[in-house]
Amino acid sequence: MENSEEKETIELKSRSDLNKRLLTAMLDPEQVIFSNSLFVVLEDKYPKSEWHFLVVPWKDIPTIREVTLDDLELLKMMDMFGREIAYENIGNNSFWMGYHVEPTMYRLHLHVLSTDFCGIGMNSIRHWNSFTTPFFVESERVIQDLEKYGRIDLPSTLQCKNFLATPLKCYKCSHMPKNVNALNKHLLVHKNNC
DNA sequence: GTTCTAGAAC
DNA sequence: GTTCTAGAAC
Repeated sequence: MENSEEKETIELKSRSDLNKRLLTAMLDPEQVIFSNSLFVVLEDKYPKSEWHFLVVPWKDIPTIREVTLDDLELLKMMDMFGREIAYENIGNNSFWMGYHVEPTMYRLHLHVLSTDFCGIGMNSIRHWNSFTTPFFVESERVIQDLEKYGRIDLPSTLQCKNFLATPLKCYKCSHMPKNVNALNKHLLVHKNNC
């Protein structure tokens, strides 16, 4: 008989190990770029773009799905500070800020990244689609939704799964690279033309 | 989140 | 033969 309880325990353990990694980084002065009483700013360990920061609140919120109206002010502060970091480092407005709807690390983190996607960590279809489909929900819209409706309109788990499996498509043009390698080469062309 | 790897795709 | 992807392991 399959021991699903045991399997679940293992999953929870590995899940908490993953969560600890982000918490460990938050507590390591060498990895922290900025911190205040509300959140910490880190550099993503496996950057997907040339610039890739994470704004991580101290409040233990698992994912964007668990965010409520009570968190609106916190999210606004994270958004404001993320914007500052981006202007300071990235400039030219060529950056995105937002959340993965179903991340693998269950501690809320706001991605702040330049839009070149030429980072060393950009090496799978999942990575690409996690930023270029509605799997990625922009910080601005999260705040707007909370202000207007008191809740955030998010894609379902099934929709998320489908978004991650979307065939590769460049978000800057209509090119559809046949694989990740071709995508990375294609992105370099855009980067050099900018 | 990444790394590893078996099997699919080329 | 090599490259690529998806899923398990971590």
